[in-house]
Amino acid sequence: MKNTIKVERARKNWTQEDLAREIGISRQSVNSIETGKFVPSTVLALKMAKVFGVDVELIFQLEDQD
Amino acid sequence: MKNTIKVERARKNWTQEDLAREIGISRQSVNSIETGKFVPSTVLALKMAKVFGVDVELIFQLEDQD
DNA sequence: TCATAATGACAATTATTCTTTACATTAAGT
DNA sequence: ACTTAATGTAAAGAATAATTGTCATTATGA
Repeated sequence: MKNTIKVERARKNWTQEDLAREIGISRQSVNSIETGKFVPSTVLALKMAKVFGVDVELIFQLEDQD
Repeated sequence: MKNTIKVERARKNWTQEDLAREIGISRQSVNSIETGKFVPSTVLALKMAKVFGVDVELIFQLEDQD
């Protein structure tokens, strides 16, 4: 799975710490999700979509091997 | 988090086993997700949205305590 | 009414997420 | 050039996801 979290953060001029605080997880977790180290829960995906004002499908896309 | 998986399955006249096969997980996992026993990964949410032909936000909704 | 299908639930196990703490590296601003 | 902010990485631990196997209960179709 790939994602565009960094792009959405740039649109809002937010740091990883800003996003972490907005959705209630640690800065390290945001980093691990953003860099593809782990696949977040759907709750986290929905929260990100909500604070960015977009659909989950815009931020996260399935890849062939998922 | 709540979901409308049962409604979408009914639209397609699918059993839990049918959905499980479509997205590549066990029937027991579909049951646990559908009954709210656990929160699926975003990969699973995207796959469900895809096979149902709807957005993730239609199937899964955040609740106040999420 | 009955047989079968579908669903709900549970236990044990493994894999993964997410946290916390900490440190290194890179980027940014002056 | 230097200081600080932001990001990347890692280890250890707790909690949860997802699997497999199984059984009970309910729903469905004939």
